[in-house]
Amino acid sequence: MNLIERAKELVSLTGDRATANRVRTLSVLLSAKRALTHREIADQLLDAKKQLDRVTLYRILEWMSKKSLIHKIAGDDRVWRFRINTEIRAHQHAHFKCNRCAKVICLKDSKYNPTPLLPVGYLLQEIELTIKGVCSECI
Amino acid sequence: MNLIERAKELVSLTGDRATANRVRTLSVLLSAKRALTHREIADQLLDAKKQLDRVTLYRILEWMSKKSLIHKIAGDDRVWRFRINTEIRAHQHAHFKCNRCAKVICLKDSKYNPTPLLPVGYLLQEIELTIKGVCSECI
DNA sequence: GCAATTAATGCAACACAGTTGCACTATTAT
DNA sequence: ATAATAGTGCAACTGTGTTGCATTAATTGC
Repeated sequence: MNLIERAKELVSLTGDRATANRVRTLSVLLSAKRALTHREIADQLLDAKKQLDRVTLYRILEWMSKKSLIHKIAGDDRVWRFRINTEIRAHQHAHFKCNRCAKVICLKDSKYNPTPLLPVGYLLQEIELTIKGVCSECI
Repeated sequence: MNLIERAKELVSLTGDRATANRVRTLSVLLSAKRALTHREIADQLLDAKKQLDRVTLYRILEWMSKKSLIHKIAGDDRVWRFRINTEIRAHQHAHFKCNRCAKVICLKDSKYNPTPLLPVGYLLQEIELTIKGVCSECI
């Protein structure tokens, strides 16, 4: 089963329409080894026969986040990055951000077991751990 | 010793000029109980006799970050937040971000002792831990 | 003190990610 | 086939943050 077929299946599983744009976008993220910006995704979609509008891409990415196909990562360059959700990675957010090239990768196996001290009356919903440094390519 | 005097002293310690704008800005952050956005800081400076330009405020905040008087926190709403640096908080970044009102507070005593699994060849520089949830006022 | 240098400020214009409204098109349901 | 619904494209907009440059204020060296 190739990438496009797998993407198509994943999109279909949401119950919503499996449009070509959604499938193409998801297949890009499926093959990405790191979190991509909207820009980077758009660039990879450039070679396709029909160019898709940047707003449409924003909406597709937002839709995919809502459907938990992908997740967003907030960088400190004010740019969202998007990453495919795999079973392993889901809900265990640990990311590495390169201070030189700004690339973001997902760290699996980051065993952060928290119980951090929240003030009384506070509700914990999510823990986001970002390790910053320099990746091997930029060192 | 009042707030303004303390702010003035801290600014002077950097070796650079202790202008009224810098002192005023720092005193706002000194009395803040949470991380503030550029907007929020500007609002608090409104009542002063002479209004300062937003660009100037951006530059003051950038300068203060460089001088380690304050630190920046990247929110996922694409907005920087600024927080005073105290000895305790320096270099131990753990923040709580409310998912409703978007306020950010600094969590002290968050004993995260990491050694997270970075890929080989990666250099670790900083660990940023953000706990998301709902603060007591928004619950 | 007074000029010369240096740093800080204000203004205008810009960059860029992300959003909203609305018309248009394609898809699904009846 | 027609009506209802969902997705797309375009244009215009929002808001944060930045850059360039002229102006003003503060230091420095006489």
